[in-house]
Amino acid sequence: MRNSADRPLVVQKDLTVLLETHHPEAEELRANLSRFAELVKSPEHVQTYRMTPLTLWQAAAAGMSGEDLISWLEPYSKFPLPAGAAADIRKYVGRYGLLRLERVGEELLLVSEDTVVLGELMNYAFMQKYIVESRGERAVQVLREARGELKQELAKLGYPVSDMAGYHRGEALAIRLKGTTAGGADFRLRDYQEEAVDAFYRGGSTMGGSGVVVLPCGAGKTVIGIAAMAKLGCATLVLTSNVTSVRQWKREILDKTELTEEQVGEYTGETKEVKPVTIATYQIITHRKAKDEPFVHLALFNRRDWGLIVYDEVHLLPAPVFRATADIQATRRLGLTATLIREDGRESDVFSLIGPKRYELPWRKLERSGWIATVECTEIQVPLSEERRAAYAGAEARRQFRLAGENAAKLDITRTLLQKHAGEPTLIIGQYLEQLKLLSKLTGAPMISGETGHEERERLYAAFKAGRERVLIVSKVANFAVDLPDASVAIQVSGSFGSRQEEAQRLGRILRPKPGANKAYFYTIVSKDTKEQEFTMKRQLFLVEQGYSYSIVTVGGMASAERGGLHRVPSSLPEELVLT
DNA sequence: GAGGTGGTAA
DNA sequence: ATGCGTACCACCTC
Repeated sequence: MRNSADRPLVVQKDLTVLLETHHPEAEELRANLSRFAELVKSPEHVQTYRMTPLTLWQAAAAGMSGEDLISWLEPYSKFPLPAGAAADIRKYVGRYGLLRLERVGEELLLVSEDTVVLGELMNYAFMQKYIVESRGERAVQVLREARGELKQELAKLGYPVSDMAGYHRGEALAIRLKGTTAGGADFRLRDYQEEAVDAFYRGGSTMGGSGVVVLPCGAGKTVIGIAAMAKLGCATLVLTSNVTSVRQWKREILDKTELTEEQVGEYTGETKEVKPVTIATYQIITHRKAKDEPFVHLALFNRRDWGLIVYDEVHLLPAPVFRATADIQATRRLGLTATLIREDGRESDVFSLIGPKRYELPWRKLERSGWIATVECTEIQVPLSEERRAAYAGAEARRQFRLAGENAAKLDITRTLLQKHAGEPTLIIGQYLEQLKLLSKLTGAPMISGETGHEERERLYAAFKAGRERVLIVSKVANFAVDLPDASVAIQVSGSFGSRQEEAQRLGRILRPKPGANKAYFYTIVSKDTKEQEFTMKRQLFLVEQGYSYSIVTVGGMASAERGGLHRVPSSLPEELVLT
């Protein structure tokens, strides 16, 4: 038994967990912690994780018990677990599964072994509109059409419902994967893809067929969606974020399955086909003539007897699609995403309406098996010039962020980095068009923004892929463009506030496996001692939670540190960056 | 093909 | 614990 000084965790009463990052077992502990807690702070030596009701429900849905968590935390904790904390962990984990939805014949029942809780819930005013009639102490019949709404409401109240009411099969459709038949193309599911589909199909401790699969960029989420369709063998509606992605889904489906053009349809602004497999954008579903008018294309959900709905980029799911999804709870639902993060407080709706997280593949694990590149992340802190510092001090908070973002000193650093990585395909990614235009002028590299037409984009992508253009400067289009070619170096010159989503997305741009050492470089240039620096820390939390670490280099000084710091990739950043 | 509307990030 | 202008996309109408 290690003595308490060697133990790297402190569990606090408010369900936060502190992890000492220098502990030899820190990396392993982080991997486990991130299964039931989220990272909220990561300064140099100690990381703060937080268990929330939702992160604990996710753990419960994955089959962990409160006792499992407590007995895992205890031996690593410096101090005995505060009594309140242990009780809360048991309470929240135990909440999941306390209420179940079950179907008996045509009836939908809300069931609980805990008669006290069920009794209390029955007294809530909002419950009255869902109740058909009481079925003794342990069950109550509820309206079938309220299945989604009821789960949403109860989750908000702190009682997540385990939905065992099953699904309808939908219109049958034989979908055969190529490569599984003689003479097919050479295509096989990777092990983790198979596991993900399986986890979705079976479910954790609860009924499968609905839920979320979380996979890093480049791990083949589309393939998992396709394999899920094939496994269920039914008409499928795929919802995704933009038209390019619709095309990509269609291409992949035709490429990986034996479905024909006649069976796969696009439902977008241009083309409105409803075929056994239909791919649509979120936008078209949420479209309406005017604010107070109804959604024009909402009926797509009922245009066919879908047996499966795939929600690509499920973290982007817009409010009206939540509403529509609440009404189709008997249809199987698969959510796909790289980062299950929403900061608009609707995570619990994703949990209730799409389903619990069924499978998550940690990014670094995929890195170890070589499916994605190893990335060296460096944060370069650049001071503001004296003039800019003065303007900054006098500016309103809002203006300050932009002044820091557009810090002219970043231009020099960018040029230095381009020299350092001469010859390597490089993306420069930023937030402000003016800043990017200037960079384009200074470096001669072409720039792509929302204004750039599709033809021009494709021409530039092709030139970049062929190596005729070595550097591309991209605006926020990089957050959406699914066809942006992969690079081995990314330089982030500015970004939007504290978006963890965006940081992950941008890192994702250099993850495709590289020939040779399979290595990529991610730089983020930040104005020192500004608002931007704070937001940068927030941005990095998701990736640090995934086990990435950033070497911090200060330009003009020599200070160097490490954020994340659980695994150390020595920074290969040269001294020549010290530009003073 | 441009311009208007509405929706997204967080 | 964070922001309410900035950038972008898709749809529809003309």
